[in-house]
Amino acid sequence: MASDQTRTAILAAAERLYADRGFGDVTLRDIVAEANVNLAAVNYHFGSKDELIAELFVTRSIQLNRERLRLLQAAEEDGGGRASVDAVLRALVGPTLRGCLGPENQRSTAARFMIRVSIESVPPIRRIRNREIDHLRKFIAAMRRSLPGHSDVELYWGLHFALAMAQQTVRDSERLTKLSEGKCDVDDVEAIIERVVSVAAMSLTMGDTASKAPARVLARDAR
Amino acid sequence: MASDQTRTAILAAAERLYADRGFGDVTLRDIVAEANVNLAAVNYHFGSKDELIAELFVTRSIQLNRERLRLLQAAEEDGGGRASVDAVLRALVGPTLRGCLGPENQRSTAARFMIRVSIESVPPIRRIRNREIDHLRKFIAAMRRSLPGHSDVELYWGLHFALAMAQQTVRDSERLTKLSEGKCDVDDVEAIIERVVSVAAMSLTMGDTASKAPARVLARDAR
DNA sequence: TTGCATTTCAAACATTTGTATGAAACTATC
DNA sequence: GATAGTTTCATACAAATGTTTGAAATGCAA
Repeated sequence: MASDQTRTAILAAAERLYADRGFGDVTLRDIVAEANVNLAAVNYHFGSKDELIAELFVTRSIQLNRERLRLLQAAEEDGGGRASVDAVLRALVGPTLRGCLGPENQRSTAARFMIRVSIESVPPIRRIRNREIDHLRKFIAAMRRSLPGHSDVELYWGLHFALAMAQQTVRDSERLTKLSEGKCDVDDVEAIIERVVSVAAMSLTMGDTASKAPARVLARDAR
Repeated sequence: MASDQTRTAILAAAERLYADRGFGDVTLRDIVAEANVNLAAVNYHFGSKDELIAELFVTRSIQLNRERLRLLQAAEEDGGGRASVDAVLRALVGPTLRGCLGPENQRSTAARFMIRVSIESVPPIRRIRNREIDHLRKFIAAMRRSLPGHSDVELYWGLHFALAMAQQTVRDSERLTKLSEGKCDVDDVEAIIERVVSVAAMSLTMGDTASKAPARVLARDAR
């Protein structure tokens, strides 16, 4: 067993650079310079550049998923095996938002890296992404326990929209700030979480009246 | 004035290739091969590869924005200068969803190109994107007319969430299909539009009770 | 210390990339 | 039909990039 110094130095440097400058702009030579190691070290320790990126992303994804599940489990235990939809959704979107928003200078490298991931999707990451479906199913199951009467379709849409709002807020927080001239405070993370959760939950609990709307009413301006 | 044949052939070929294979995978040589023109033609007619991509995106963006504004105007005229929030939101998200979803084999190249844009953000496009804020302001203004009593902050969030749900649905329709095992029909575009619109509108009209929630209630599982 | 395995290093490699060049082909005007 | 302007073409260029190589250095056990 050898010293992992080089390995970890590369990982740290790569994450830092990707977080700051994006995937497109960072070359292996940038990474090894930042890490103060030899150019060949990346291929020696990781096999290829793509595998380095993949390892970085997998590590962070696992952390994120673990945190989500921890919150979910805690919420279900609190409720005696059944959590409120709000709590389930909060466990789903909370970690993402908490990790990726908030005062810019306080964001961890890991968080900034994950923001990059959500902005610039790159092949090795896209391949991994497709595996998170099993993870999401656990939240669908929890939602099913929360809202026994609901049809699965509604639950899927609710979860999808919750993730959509969270993701887009992370990804486009800058645009929202500009558009609202600062009136929307993207640094107040907990408020954003509640906002996303409440909208998503509302769409679910009102689901039977509203979101199943017949869709034909105003179809005329769709000509 | 010369024949634009080469120019348009390049544009068409590039859009087709980008739509099918993404930006990362398509080289100038691929494009000129597909267009049956010489390698130097791209630089001669467009200046650079980035300018070609930019022109492609600008063209499609203008079309999208024009369509959105047309629907908005029609809705406001119908309502005598004031449209319902639903109608405003429908004008905002309808064109995107209508263009980018629906039966896959019926999607235009333009639509598939715009999907790519939303998945793989690439520098020349990101630069242009920042200009669409003025366009969005027109929708905020219309929403202000629809809901005179509302605070601007709520309107911004409502618009942001509407776009978020639409965008993410386009971008991740495949994941939603997989997750729901086909139970969520991403081909029924009009139904999706109504779904997005109703959720966003609900978050706005109920805004004063729900989306301004104090956010502290369950903050304990956010430790 | 000797010997063996792991790790580091400088250098080179092999491609791929977008772009530039300068001559040839073409087009339209007088 | 000569000429000037435009467009096309084959080819070359230059730079960047991920990867490989083989030798040197290092660590470590016997």
